[in-house]
Amino acid sequence: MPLTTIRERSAAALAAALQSQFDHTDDDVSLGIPPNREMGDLAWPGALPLARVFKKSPRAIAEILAEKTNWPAEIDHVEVAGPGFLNLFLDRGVIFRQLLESSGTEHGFGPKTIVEHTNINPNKAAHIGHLRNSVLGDTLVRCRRHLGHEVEVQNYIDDTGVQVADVVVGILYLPEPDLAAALGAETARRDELIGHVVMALGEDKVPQPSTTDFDDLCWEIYPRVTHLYPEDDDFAGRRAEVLHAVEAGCDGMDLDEAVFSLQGSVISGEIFSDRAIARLAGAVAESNVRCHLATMARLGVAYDVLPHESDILHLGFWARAFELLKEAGAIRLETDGKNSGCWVMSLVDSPAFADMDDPDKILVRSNGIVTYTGKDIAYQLWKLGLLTDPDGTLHDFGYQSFATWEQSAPAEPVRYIEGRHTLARTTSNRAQAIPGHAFGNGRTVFNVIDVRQSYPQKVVKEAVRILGHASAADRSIHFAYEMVALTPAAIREIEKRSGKSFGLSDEQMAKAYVEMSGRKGIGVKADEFLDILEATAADAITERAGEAGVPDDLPHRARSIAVGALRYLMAKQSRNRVLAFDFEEALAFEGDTGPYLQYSAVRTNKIFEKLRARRGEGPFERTEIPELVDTEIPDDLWTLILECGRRNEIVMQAVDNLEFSLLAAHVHNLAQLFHKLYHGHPVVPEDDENLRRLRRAVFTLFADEMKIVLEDLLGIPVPEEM
RNA sequence: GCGCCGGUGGCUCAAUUGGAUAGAGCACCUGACUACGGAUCAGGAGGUUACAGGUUCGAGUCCUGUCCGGCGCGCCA
Repeated sequence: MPLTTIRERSAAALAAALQSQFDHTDDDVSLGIPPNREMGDLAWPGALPLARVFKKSPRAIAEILAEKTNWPAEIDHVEVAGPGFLNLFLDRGVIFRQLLESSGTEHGFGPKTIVEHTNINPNKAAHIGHLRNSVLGDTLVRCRRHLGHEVEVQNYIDDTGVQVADVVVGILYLPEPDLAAALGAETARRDELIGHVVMALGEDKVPQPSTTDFDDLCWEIYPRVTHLYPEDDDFAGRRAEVLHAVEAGCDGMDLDEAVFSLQGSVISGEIFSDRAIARLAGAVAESNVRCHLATMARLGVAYDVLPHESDILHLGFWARAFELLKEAGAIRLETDGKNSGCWVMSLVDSPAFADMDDPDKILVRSNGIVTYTGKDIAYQLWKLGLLTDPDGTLHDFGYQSFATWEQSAPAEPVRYIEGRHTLARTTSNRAQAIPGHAFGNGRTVFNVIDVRQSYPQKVVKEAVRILGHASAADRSIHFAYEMVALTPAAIREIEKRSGKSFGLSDEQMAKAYVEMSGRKGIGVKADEFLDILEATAADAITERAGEAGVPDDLPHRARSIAVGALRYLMAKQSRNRVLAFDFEEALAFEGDTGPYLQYSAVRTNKIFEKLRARRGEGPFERTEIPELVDTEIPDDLWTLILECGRRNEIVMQAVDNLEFSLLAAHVHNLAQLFHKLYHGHPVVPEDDENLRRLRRAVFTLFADEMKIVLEDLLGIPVPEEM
């Protein structure tokens, strides 16, 4: 983009003038943007702090620099303003032509970045908290790809944890009436209920998203299980049994065989086979994963690889990491004290943990079982390409294709059909591979996980450092964001919709927000909310269509608006602020919302449509640039033009700070500038050919820019009409 | 107790990371084209940026302290 380079060149010229005029070296000269367009296009406040150094007034310093600096050709003139700001004015015609010339994106490929996001426990439906994770993660992926990085997207599947086990406990041991109620089944015979569950698992593919999928059944089962644990010791004991069976694995057992075995055990009263339990758990996890993929596909979110925890266990990732940690002297076996019998990593020398009471982190329990953090260290080392075997090769997974997918446009839904993109999953057989695909071994790794995971994330990062990989530790980045909670109004709304009560106290309902909890079943399911959004959008479209009637492509338009509203809502809020979810706010389509942005782009489509019909002219073509005569570009048009040129600067800033509210604010500003111009600068009725051409050119630039920022970067579709 | 994050008009949020007059949206009030769609626009009202000190040409932003709210600090995952 020309603007970034003009800024850099101007700054360099200024630094050179500082050197020649004042013998002053400053290698951090940078230009800002004045608060007001009349003040100029770029500004340098640097004369103010130099006043004392040079014993001259800041204005005098700025005057000299304005005069003596060898400004780039694109700078039209320079002014000194206020207490000593140096304001630069660009040559509008030159910049405008450069922007019209430049193509949208520039791709070169830098070192591989890994972004891990979504990571939903595969034991229940996704809720809106997970959407924040996926939207932020996916936006990061899009922005880094836009900046020319190769990005690999990982969605980690915790398929062997207690949470999956809990659902299996529910299926096998919940009292039959409870289970029947959770499943909404007629029968109360467990063998038939198991059959019911297996039917709901679905076929071996990513389903069409709905609110009656397998993950929705689990959403009902899971809270009933956790609710019963404290009340029934026998039942609670089943958890350890199931977990144990899951860890032992199913040894390749067929699902039908497992179901037959489980049902047989119910009828005969025998105990369940461990292998059958493990097989069922695997099927539960995988079915949930497919449901989650379907949910995220609605938002245009896709992945490259699904690393499975079971494969990390079976392929000895931890065992290898354990050896590396021992070799490096990073961990020690405690022989006495409260951690006796545990392998611990001492963090006492790490500044990040300086003021902790107990700076030791247990990685292996006294019973010999690795902790979650231990596994995570092994996984992180693999992601960074640092999990090496003794012979120097990388310790790796086996891989196979999980699905293939297609996307008709950058912000359209992902379709899991025969497609040219492959979604891989890890396997426990290292001999398996997908030709042409390699995973892991990234230079920079982003872990998108909410802020509550900060402590374990810090431990993982520190382990990488202690192993002697300081720079890799610096490139292990925890992309932390605050949780999504529910306003009391939202809680009441869900209770009303579902006819259930969460039984929250008056005290809890008096707070600003209530934390969601899959364990308690408190939450707004992602698919359910997307359905509500789409229905609301469809109503709005129908209402506005009036006599024209319902358009043929209503579902597509409604989906676009729903996705736009949701993704913008998630992107615009700064990440370290709790998102207190409120239906009324989330369903708003006017004001500072996604649809407002989309509408600005739709309006440009309409202009060009009418223009073609009445005057035979379409969007501005690059070949017309020579015909743009040197008419004065008025301030308001110029402001929009200039903002259109700031994309890369904003994207870089957003990526550096992991703060997409900056990008959201920028695109909102663009749309707002356009909407204001829209009324004062008509195109179709304008008879002055030069003026019309200028406006066509500006609005074409704007439309192209919106398409890139909304669709490519934010994943917000731009519909033809709405 | 220790640590991290937040506190900005009635409400929800921004603020180019130390720059010029603290900006948007919602809600409220007054208005707008028989020109490209009113999911829009023009205008009005609404602020001691929680509080108290400090740093400097300049502080919502940095430092110290206080108050309020949230989260984290497991041989859980």
